[in-house]
Amino acid sequence: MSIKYKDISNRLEEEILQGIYDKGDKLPTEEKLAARHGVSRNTIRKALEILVRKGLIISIQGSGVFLRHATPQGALNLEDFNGLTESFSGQEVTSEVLELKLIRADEKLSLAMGCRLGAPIYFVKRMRRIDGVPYVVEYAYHNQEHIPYLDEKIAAGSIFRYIREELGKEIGYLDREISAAKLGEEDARLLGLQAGDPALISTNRGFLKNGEIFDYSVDIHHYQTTRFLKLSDYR
Amino acid sequence: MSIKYKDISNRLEEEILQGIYDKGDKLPTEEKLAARHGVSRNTIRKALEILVRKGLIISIQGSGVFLRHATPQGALNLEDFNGLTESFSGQEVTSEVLELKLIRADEKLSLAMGCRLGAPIYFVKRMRRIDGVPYVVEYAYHNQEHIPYLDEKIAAGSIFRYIREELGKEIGYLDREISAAKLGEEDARLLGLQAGDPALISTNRGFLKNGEIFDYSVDIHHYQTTRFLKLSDYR
DNA sequence: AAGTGGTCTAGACCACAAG
DNA sequence: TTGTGGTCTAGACCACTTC
Repeated sequence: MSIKYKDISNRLEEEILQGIYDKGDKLPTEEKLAARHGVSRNTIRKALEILVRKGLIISIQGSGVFLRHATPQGALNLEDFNGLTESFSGQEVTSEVLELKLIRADEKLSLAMGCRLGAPIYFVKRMRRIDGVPYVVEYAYHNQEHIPYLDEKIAAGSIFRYIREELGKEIGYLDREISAAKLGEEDARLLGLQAGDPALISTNRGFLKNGEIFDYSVDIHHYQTTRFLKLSDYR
Repeated sequence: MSIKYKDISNRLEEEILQGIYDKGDKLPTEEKLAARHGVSRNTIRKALEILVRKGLIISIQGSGVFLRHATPQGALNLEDFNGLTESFSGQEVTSEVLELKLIRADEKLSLAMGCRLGAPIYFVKRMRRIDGVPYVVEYAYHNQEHIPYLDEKIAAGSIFRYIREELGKEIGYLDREISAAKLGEEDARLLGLQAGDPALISTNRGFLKNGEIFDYSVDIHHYQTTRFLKLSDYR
């Protein structure tokens, strides 16, 4: 389990973030990268494609591959989903578990999660801060059939990392629906805002590689501190 | 100018939307699709990849390619930006041009658009409705060096289509930053809401294939009618 | 004319699912 | 064991930019 284009993409990303290519703002040609990493040009192109989607580089036909270093600070890249903990490495991400219990899926939940009525589901409510500043209130539902065990200690960290590294499950797809609404009393209090203030909301569904839904969550973001980023090539 | 994987992707998309594959929810194997369209398997995979990104299908290794038909109604797919006119085909999209003038780029604008200070820029303010319901107030800036001419008639239609089809320019990348804020008086009035109500905001930058910015815009969306969708495979 | 990214092929082998 | 998608290769030719 070591995929060349992913490895190379990660290596190039590190090099870019370290500023190795900053002079001239231009990466080596695809051919040179292929030779340097000992792979075919197609494999290099798959690696570069990921970085294009992440917004680190931009390819111009006939001209070359250029750095973008335009990524706004502090915005959450929708393409880059490892959870907050990884997205804000360098800053202190804390998660306060406000509630954690095992419930049964009612009709609405079983529909949202594609599970049977009455299936056991972990419900986790968390308050997450970045460098101490309120960032998001999360309401998450995890299917116990896929995540057999969860406690406060795990929930206080990165649940995504737990799933990948501890449970060894592979995440396949992640869907997000982004909307705005007025804050309710409770969420407003948690975020240090007023009821009726705007909220930036992300409603998420996580799929394992085999297509099963392991996670359904609603994230109520602080509207003054969260921005989402979507950088895309045109198709 | 006819790219096989794009053509095939469009054809498959039409077939999916027509419901041709609904029985069994499964597409033919990649090999069969390759044979049917007379192309290599890699080309079919590129075509399918686009549909995965658009959220129409989901690939499961070892199992097959399945329909999703889970796309929420009325949400704007962030992967699928041909502008409102194309995204809401079937419904009536109207654009009322509230203002259109040629201005000079000030410092802030020249920075946002990557153009020189004093460059001529079209400013367009539009109110867009879907089936008569207020949907978004758009503030758009177009670099005249790339879009030499613009009038009310053009602005009342799809500016993106105008650029592609009339000017023959190729769009390369599109960046969007999504946030929430409180509505100001003017925008609230236009959207039929109250000042201080939430707004769902998309701030956009459009790049031509050669990397130049042709468009910078801020879209103030009605928070009760707009949702954005981001369906992604995990990398 | 030369350099560089974009499209496409034909085929090999691997990883996972289903019978 | 067989079917199916995932990764990878080596090479060809095209489209666009740069010189």
